[in-house]
Amino acid sequence: MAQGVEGDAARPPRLNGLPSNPNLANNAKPNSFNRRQKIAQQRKSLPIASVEKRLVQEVRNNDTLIVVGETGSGKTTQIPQFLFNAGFCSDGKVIGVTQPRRVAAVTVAKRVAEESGVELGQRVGYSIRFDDMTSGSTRIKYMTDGLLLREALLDPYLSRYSVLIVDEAHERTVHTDVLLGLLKDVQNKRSASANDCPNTEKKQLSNGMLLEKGQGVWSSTLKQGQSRRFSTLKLIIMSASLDARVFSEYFGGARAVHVQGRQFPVDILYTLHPQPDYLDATLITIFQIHLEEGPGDVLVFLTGQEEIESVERLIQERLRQLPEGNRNMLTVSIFSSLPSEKQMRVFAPSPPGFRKVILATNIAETSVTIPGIKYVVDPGFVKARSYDPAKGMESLIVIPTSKAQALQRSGRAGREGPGKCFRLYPETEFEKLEDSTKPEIKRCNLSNVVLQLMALGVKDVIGFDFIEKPPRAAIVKSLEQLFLLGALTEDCKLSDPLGHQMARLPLDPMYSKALIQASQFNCVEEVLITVAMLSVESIFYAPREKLEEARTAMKCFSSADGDHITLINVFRAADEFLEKRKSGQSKEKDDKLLKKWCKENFINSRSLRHARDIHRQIQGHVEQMGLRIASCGDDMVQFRRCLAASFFLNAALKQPEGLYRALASGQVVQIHPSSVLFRTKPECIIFNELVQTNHKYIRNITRIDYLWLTELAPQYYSMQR
DNA sequence: GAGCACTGC
Repeated sequence: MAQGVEGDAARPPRLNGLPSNPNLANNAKPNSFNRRQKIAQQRKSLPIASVEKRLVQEVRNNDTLIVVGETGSGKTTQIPQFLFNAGFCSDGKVIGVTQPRRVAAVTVAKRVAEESGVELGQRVGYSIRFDDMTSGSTRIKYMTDGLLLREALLDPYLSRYSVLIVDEAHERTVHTDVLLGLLKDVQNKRSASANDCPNTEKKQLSNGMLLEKGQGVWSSTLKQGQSRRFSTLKLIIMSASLDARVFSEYFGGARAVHVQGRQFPVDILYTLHPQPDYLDATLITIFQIHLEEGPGDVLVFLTGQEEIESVERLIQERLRQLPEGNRNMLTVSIFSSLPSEKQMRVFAPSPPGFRKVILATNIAETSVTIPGIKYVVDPGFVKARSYDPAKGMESLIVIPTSKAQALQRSGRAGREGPGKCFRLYPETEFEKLEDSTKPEIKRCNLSNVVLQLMALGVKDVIGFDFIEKPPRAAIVKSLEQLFLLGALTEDCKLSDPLGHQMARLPLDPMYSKALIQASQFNCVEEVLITVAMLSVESIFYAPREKLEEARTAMKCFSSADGDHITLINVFRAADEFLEKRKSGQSKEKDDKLLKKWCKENFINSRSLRHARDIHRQIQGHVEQMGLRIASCGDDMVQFRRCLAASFFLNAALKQPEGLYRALASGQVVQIHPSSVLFRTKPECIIFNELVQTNHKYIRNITRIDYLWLTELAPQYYSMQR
């Protein structure tokens, strides 16, 4: 039931026993009539179905509405359809729904298209980077939040949308937080314009770009000489967190409603005492479940790959000590850098009589839903990124989870039936946890956020109305960095054209700068490949059991000059391989071929494919900007000089004992073992990443000449010395 | 001698 949430956060009604999931009720392949009937039935059985009228009324009455809905409430699929049926898309307006993840945008759009009985891409569609399934007739559009942010750069009033729904807002990703600030502002401006008297229309007309780029509705109404004002923008913020207060307060006391979810009860068990060694406690718990509990798979949350691999080994060891009859346990792992075919193993049902134990990072908290989980083991830790603006350094540190995160984890045990969650700490410790995870915007490098906001016309980024302000020092550091890159002028405005060009490129500002600057060094082709490869997760894949083979494979691509040229070699080798093999076959066939090539060469095919997509997209931008895609050929000195000119803020000099001193911050760092320069250790280098894990590591490194720095970045290096 | 999770017209 939808209930008003007044002041205090409403506790949701407690979960009660539920009919089994109708999705699973029938495995027979129904004909299309039956299927449609079944879908209609399922829709009707969703908790949200009974409150359709009330919800629509709430949206009519309130410009901003907070919807708190638990897992399984159907809010994401149903509310947009309710609003469409209620006429919120009249005049050709669009209902936009943002998601933090690409897969979610795609799968939900597919589901809603099916429920609506329309072809995907027609009335219901999705749009994510590299994949647009929308058309002129799309009225319900699912998309990633980052994509909507990009859209705002072209259409600052988001004029095609009558309703924007921000889903999963409780996750508080950087994109969500920036979007909330932007939408609040757009909503105010549109409301102001809607209430304006007609003689202020001129002001809007003078914004030529906006009117030209607006969707059909606007141009046609303009031609007819009717209203030239913007309609108000309805905002719906959807969150699974029980506390609607933060969102409600941010939107001026916006009304919050609660929609009941559909989850099975999960028993939460705590330890009596704190566990000094949580890995040991994990191991004991896994075997306790295996030997004492009924059938059902186990999901274990660990902090990273290393931990997962070591727990997996320990389980195997201990399993061998069990009597044969008790060895019916299977372990599988999942973490993001694992190749997808290995990731798929977690979805395979366990063989009859076997219990599957899944060792996962927090990828299994939200991104991946594994069926069959009845038990969750939660040691209570997570590896989190944090950022130190003063040092310009990111670090990955293991910290306790938040209460919200612990709740999310335990929820994974109650998706198909009642479950159990074993928290490996006492209940008193749970009470001491932070309520929610620190929003990402407070712990990351903000250069890109600041650049985007300035491109959106925000003049005072420090004063910007964030839902939670990032540290002032982090914003100042970003402004400083953007100034040093030439994106900002002395009086802190976006420079023309450089700053605007940089903001248009979906790249780290430092990479955008490198790309634009590359034309002066005649190496746009090389830098284009480099920034695409630097923008993805690690390209090389070296499983522990085949480390030697992987190393040999990598040698074929290695350049003595460093990682950047090595990455170019990989990209070009893949390209040449495809050129030779394809002769105009389908994209699927190419993908398959590439995958095979990647496997043989110990390359992560997901990363390489991603890099190729980025390359294609950025190439389009580069052509649009009118840069000539020239190559420096064999003259890699040109290319390295270009890197020096672009990444001068990340230069380092060799110190005794193989260490390096980063020139900008003075920190002592070391070359990451994955670098091709790990053994060579040249005198002077530039790097792209500085991350603290067990040590302070720099990654993606190229050898340069120290004199290039004073020659190519005198504004910085004469100041320094 | 080593890699939490996402995302970008």
